Amino acid sequence: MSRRRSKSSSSDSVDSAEEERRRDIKERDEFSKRLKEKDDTKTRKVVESKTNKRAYEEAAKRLKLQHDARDKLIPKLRVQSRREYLAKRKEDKVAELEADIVDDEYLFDEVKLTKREKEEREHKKRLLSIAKQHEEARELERVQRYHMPKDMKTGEKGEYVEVDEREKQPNSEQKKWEAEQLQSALFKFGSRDVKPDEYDLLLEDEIEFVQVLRMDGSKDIDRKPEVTESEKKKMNIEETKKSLPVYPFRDDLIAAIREHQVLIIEGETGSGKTTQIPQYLYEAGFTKDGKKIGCTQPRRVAAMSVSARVAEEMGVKLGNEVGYSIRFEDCTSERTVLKYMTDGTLHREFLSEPDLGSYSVMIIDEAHERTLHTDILFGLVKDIARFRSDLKLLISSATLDAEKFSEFFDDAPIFRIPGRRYPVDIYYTKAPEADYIDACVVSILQIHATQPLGDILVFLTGQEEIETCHEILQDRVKRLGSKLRELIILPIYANLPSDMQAKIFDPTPPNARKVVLATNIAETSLTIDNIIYVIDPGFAKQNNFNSRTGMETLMVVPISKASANQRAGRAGRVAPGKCFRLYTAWAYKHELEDNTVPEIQRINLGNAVLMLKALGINDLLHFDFLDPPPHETLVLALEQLYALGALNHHGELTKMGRRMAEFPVDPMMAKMLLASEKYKCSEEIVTIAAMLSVNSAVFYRPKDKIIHADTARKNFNHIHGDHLSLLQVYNQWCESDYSTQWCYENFIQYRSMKRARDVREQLVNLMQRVEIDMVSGVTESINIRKAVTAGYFYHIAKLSKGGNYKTVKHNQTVMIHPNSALFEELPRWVLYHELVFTTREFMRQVIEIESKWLLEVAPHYYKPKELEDSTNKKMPKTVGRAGPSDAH
DNA sequence: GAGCACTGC
Repeated sequence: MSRRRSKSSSSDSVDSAEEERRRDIKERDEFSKRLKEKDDTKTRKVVESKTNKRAYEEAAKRLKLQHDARDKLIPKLRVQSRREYLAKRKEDKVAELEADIVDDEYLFDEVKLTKREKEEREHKKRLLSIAKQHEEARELERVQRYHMPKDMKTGEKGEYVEVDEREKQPNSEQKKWEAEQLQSALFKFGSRDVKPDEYDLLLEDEIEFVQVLRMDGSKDIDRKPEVTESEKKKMNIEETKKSLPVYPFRDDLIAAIREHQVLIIEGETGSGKTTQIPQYLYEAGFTKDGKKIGCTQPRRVAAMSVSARVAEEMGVKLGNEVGYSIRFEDCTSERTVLKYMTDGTLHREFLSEPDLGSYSVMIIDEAHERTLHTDILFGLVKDIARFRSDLKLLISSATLDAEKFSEFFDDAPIFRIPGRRYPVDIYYTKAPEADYIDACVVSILQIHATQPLGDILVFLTGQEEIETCHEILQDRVKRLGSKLRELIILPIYANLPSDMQAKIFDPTPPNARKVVLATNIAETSLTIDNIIYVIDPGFAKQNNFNSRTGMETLMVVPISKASANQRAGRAGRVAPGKCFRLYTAWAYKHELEDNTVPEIQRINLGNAVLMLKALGINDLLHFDFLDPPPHETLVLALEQLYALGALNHHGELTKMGRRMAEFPVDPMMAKMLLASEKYKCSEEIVTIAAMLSVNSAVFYRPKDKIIHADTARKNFNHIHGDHLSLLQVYNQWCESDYSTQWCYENFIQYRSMKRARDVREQLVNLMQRVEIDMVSGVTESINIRKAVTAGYFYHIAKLSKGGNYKTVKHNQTVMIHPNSALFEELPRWVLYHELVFTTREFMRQVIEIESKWLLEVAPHYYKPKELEDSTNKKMPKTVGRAGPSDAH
């Protein structure tokens, strides 16, 4: 390990430091060579390992339709108190936002802000003003509720009519005001107290929508579609292929690809581009020289299902000529010529094959989604194309973005392929809705009462909102009794157990209507058939990383226009549809951004930067990004890598850094894994790393058994902190022989544990790959905690006089998360896994450490003086330890 | 005393 003494000033030590650097670089290159040799000798066979099987089953579960009996839905629970809670939370959020802006302006007013920071502040201000408008609107609650016209029809192909234009008609304001007054007067006398079986209940609460535009489909709905569903089933594969919109373009497309090295393909969903283009290329001989055609997808399920379809069309066994490669599962062989993979997998492949030498064509599909991986791939493939003139690049995207991609790839030509979609009518509300949950419920009932059969999809921001909406809706439906047809309410979000997720795919019984309450998962990740109506409140939860404080925030923000249109498009997959937006046309036009901020500008880039360094890209600040990440985020990542010893003082990758890059984890975690050998606890640390990777989704808290769940959780609490609690959970699950029953009894999410097991297996393999021995045998937790500290010495907080914690690096006030085992302990020094801002600044996953360890594991980073304890007294609050900890 | 959108390696 190379450690530079900061005091070295004599020429002797300068020389020896220089010598050490050269030696390290030499060792690093030898190490890389060994890795390469390992890769070359490894023969890839089509085998289904145990891990593969588990991963496959999990994914298959999601794909398959399940026909379990429908459970009776969540019991009605404290509806009123929850709504009050939500209202309060909203108020709190607004107050916080306000305080945030004041703080920001106070703290950084003198500082020269970057353009981005200014934008961020402006953005916050705008959010605040929107929130306040909503608050004001709420005071007039019910006032702006109108009636949905009974005869609301699809309407003609509409020109764009501004709502405010309509309001300019004579007396419209006056009439509106009168109508509102009348409404509110009616309400006061009104039917809140009316018996449930009054049909008026429905009408009283209605929202008026205005249709402003129609999103054109590409299907001619007046004529009968050329191919009906039942006819389709009868068609053989060849005929189906010929019926796809991409088919007539086959020859032109091949010619264009031959002529240009980079081609942007603009094609809507349903054009068949993902399945057909690789086959065309194969038939045209692009794989004749022993090279492959690669195609990346942002999602695992897509890579699997598309490759399965293509294998079927080509009449080959999946994994032979056609295969896929995703994490935990490589289903390819030496015969594979068409390879589908996730974008992250290709990103990883760059480490062992930086020139993509085995590919003749690389297709980056769904580029408009702008995932972190595709964004980095853009820069990498653009670079490769310069010296590999035989490599063809296809960038495939939905509409709108194609020009931007073309520009980035030196004005590459754009090839347009039509899609197959039905038109969707877009409706807006006339006035902003204060409480969009309530507005959703009202809209659902309106649609149910007045519109022809067809399923409804509602976009909400999270589990909590979905549960609230579900309860309110169910309650209302119950009160309406048999006045209406059956309404089947189904929630869907990523953390919902898979068997409950599968229910959304059950066919709707005749004469009933299904309403699916979904998070953003339904925007791209899964497709539900027979959706005719979409309700879009216009919000989503978004993660943001602040590199100034190293903190993540998850907050509800307005969606972008692109996202709104994606949501609307979900209504037009099987028939002409309707989308009800719970915001005004004016808000759509003036308040929504055109595009969602790409991921690369919103997240911590530690791992991505290390990876690029490992690929030999030294000048990251000038890397060719389609949209560059904030300068500060890159600087922070580089700083951390230097502190972790992954980069030397020349900014070059060290041997340590080269090893760290092999792990698909954050650099701090990679460092922790590597340090574990020294502290004789690699088995334990690998488990901890795997458990930390499954994103705090280990403990399950069903609403009706919160007390039991919390008691169960406390039984795992370890006296020295959460990392060790997680270790206990995993080890006990292991002892139960990976039992589902055990998980159920202990309120542990089985799916998360299964995932942790997969991750662990992968990490163990990688440890061997980077030549680290798996050692174990520590009896107490000190060594384990020291190993964690060796990776996370950046994340230290110290208890200050007021009973608050301050981070050592930023002197920022933070708290231990109430779910932590150390919540009531308050040790003097703690190490945290992550800092998140929800309602306050919280440290999540915390362990107790001793300050002297910091000098041991990071002497280059800490000075003894910083770590002196001025008071040696214990803090007064350590009266008793919470719960039966220290079980092991 | 909180309350974790969604992917991916």
